[in-house]
Parts: sequence; structure tokens; C-alpha cells
Amino acid sequence: MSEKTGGELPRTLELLWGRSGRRARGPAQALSLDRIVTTAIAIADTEGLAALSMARLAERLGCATMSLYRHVANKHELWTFMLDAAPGPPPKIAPRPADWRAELHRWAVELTGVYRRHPWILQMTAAGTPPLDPGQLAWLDAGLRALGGTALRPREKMSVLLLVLHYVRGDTQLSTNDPGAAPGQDDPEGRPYGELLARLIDERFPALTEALNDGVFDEADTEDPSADFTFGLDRILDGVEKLVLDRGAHPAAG
Amino acid sequence: MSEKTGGELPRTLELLWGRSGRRARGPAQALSLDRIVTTAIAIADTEGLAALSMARLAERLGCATMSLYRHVANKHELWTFMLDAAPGPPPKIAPRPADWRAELHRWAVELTGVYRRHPWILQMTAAGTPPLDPGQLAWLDAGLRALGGTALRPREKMSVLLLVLHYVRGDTQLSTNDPGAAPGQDDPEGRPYGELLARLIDERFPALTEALNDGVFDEADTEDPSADFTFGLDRILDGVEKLVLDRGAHPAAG
DNA sequence: ACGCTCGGCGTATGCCCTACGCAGTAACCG
DNA sequence: CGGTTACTGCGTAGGGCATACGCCGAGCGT
Repeated sequence: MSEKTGGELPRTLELLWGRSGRRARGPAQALSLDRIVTTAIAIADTEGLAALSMARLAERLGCATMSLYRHVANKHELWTFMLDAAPGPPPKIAPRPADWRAELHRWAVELTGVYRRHPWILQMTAAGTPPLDPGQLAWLDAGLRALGGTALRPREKMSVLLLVLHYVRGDTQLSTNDPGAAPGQDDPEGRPYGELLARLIDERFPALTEALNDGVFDEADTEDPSADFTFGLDRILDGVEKLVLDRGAHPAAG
Repeated sequence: MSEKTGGELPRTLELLWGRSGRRARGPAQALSLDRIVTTAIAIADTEGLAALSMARLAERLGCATMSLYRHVANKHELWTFMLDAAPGPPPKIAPRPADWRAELHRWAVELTGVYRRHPWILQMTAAGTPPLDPGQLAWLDAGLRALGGTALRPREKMSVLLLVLHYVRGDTQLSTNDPGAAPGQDDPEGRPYGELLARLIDERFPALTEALNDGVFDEADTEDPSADFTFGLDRILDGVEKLVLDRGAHPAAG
């Protein structure tokens, strides 16, 4: 491959893509980037993102706080590494699957599992910059592959995938109760949401009142907890299917 | 209306719903909750959520830091008040509009404006608890009203609205560059995303490579910056429309 | 006029991230 | 084999953060 144009890549990207030159001059390192990132993920998983401080992390690793900074430039870089490592490999999807709908559905469901196992990902990525690490990009690539067999235009494929991604993220965020996320929670969430809502809203919220009376916020009567997720996902895929059929009749024009 | 069952509401909810008993014993208050919340929103809007500290806020208000705590229990409660006040009134939507699709579209577009004006909302609500304040509930009610004329089941209406909400939030988050969000940014985002991506991905990312070569990540060739948003929204509404027509033929069966 | 209540604020504590510099170690080189 | 050098671990310190606690003074109710 030819050398790409431009200057040097930032240190963080070099490390993420494994282009760091290994050197061995000083003592054998008792710490490693992998061990740091893995332990950081474990803390965030079990105790919430707010409990992940450099001091706590060092304590868990049995080293001094400042030792971490030999391997990680700052906390933001640690977060970047966590976002790269936590998702794990995406589902294997053929480049141009015949049944794009089943594959995209599978991709969405598996991604739900990622966010459920690591709810802090949704808090980290709220800051906004699009991903540049191989971990997240592999998931993006897998999702795009699901649409590879369709006649959608390239930009349409990306928009569709982002649409599904946004839905997965939003639904998981709403259905996940991250216990250690907000330590100063004074809202007693012990009472169910519908009960609190019933005591607050009045006739100025007619649509909410109607939904409340229809038992929308009651949690007991749901047979399958993922039923709501599947419902919304099917609506999205219905809309996409309409477009795919449309583009299939008239081949992509640009 | 009859008194609802249960004990007392938490202080935060009492204040949000304007049920706080006014008292006047001590000196006239130079500070007010409204002034505090308004100024906090102004700081978050212009300098980012990370720049909003109690000390900065007090400095802007010309008072001592600890004075704020006479009006706000803690910073989390301040966030709650900000989330209530920032959205402003939702668009007026009739209880059972004839053209639900146009109304829901309007709702989504206006909500986009809210998130664009106050990007920090997306960072705050990443913590997860569903809203209990009148400000956010008014938006929810307005969105539900748009679907009031359809034959969708109650739970389906809510799912559809949340689907649109998730998409609006996700799309706005991706298209917004909050400058003051992450102060420790070492990724030089001066270079465009597509250029960085081109230097990183290889043949292990075939779908991304294809998208890149097709110019999906080039930013110059877009005629309308909101075209991508409208595209995804239309796909959602297509899928919902299919369901609405289906439910219209066979009236809701519970 | 007195006392009670309440709003404003100064001080202090404990946590956080991290800049800086020192010491020890092991590969490399002559 | 001894010096050089690069690299790892870490102790200290500084600035920022949220906030617990208690004091002061102002004004309303009696």
C-alpha cells in the first residue's frame, strides 16, 4: 500500500492501531496498557463510571496513582482505550448477505448486549466525537456489511445504520439503571415511575394522562422485557424495507 | 381530584411543580432559583457543561459559592432544574390531529432545535433516569398528542414516540460539536473525519472502505446540512405509517 | 422591643487530575 | 566489564472541585 499523505498521527491513534514500536531498555514493566484498560473496564462495569478514578484504578492494580501515567497520557485517553476494548468483536456478517433485514436485526440485538454489559459507554460517547478506534469501527463495518447486498446509495446505507445505532443506544439507555452513575441521587427511585407520574401530572398533560390510565407505565404486565425494543426496531426496518424495495426497482442513480 | 395515595414527594419534585410554600421571614433574597438556573444554562450553553462549576456560577452571579446551596440542594438538583427549564414550551399540537405524520415531523424538528441550542442536555440525560419535571413531560405530551388520532395501541404510541426521540437525540449528538465538552481533547480534530479514517482503515474494513471511496464522509458535497436528519426521520415515519394503516384496517384489539 | 427564622457567606475537608522530578533497573555500547 | 541511556515506577505538591458546618445580620411576627 502507498503511504498516505499528511503528517504524523497523534499518539493515541498510533497506540490504538498497534503501530507503537516496542522497545525494551529499562526494567520489565509490571504494568501494561492491557491490564490497565481491562481493570478500568471492570471497575466501570461493577461500580459505575463515577467510581472510576485514577486513584481507585491504581489501588485495584496494586500500584501508585502516578504509575498509570507512564502508560496513559491522561484520563480522556484512558476513556478512548476503554471505548475501543469494551465492545469486543462484532458479529460476523457476510459482505453481501441475501437477507439484509435478518442480519441488521442480529447486529442491533448484539449491540444491545454490549451496551447492557457496559452502560458507561453511553455516558462516555455523549461527549460527541465520532469513533476512530478499531473496536468501534469494526462494529460500524459489520453493520454496513448487512446492507451491502441492497441497492441503497452509499450515503443512505450509512444513514440507515446510524438510525439503527441511535435507536439501540437510546433504548438501552432508557432501560438500563446504572446504579453507580449518579452518586448524589436524591430522587427516591424506589417507587415505580408510573406511580410518581400519576401524582404529578394533571389535565395539562392529556396525552400522558391517557397513556397512564391505559397502563403504559405499568411494568408488571409485560411478557417479554425486550418486546418494546423489538417493536421499535421492526418499525425502523419496515421503513428501510420500503426504501430498499424502491431502490431495487430503480437501480441506484447516484 | 382525590388525594393520591402515598407519602410525601421529594423536595426536588415539590419545587419543580411549584408547590413550594412561599415564606418571608428573613431578609429579601438577592438570589432566586430562577436567576441561578438561568445563569447556569447560559454558562453551559456558551462554555460547555464542563465549565459549569458551582464556583464559576457563583462568580457569574456575583455571590459567594455557598450562597447557591440555600436554593439548590446539590449540583445534581441544579442539573434537574436546568433540564426542566432549558427546553422551553413544546410546539402546540392538537389532541387528535388529522395529519399525524406532519405533526410528528414538526415535533421532531423543533426538538432538534432544543438539543442544538443546549447540547449539554444530551450529556446530562446520559445518566438515565426518565424525566419527572413538567418541562420535559410537556414535550413528551406534545409528541404523544401527534399520535392521538391514530388507532395505535397506547403502548405502541409511546414506543413510536420514544423511537423518534432516540433518533433526534442521536442525530443531534453526532452533528453537534460541543466545544467545551471535553477540555482534555488531544485528538486534533482539525483534520476532517474522512481524512483521518482514510489513513487508518485497511482491508479488514471492506464496508467502511467502500463508503469512504464513495465519498460518504466528505462534507463539502452536501446541499442541505439537515438532509441526513430528514432522511432518517422519513424512514422512521414510513415504518410507523405502515403500522398505522394496518391498525386502521383492523381496529385496536387491546 | 424581643425573638425567631431565614438568606448570605467564610472556613475547612476530602476527593479529583496531573505537572514535575527523582531513583532504580536493565539493555546496549565501547 | 563499566558507563551510558532509555525506560519504569512513584512521592510530592498544586490547583480545582463539591459541599458540611457554623456564624452573622436582617427583618417579620408577636
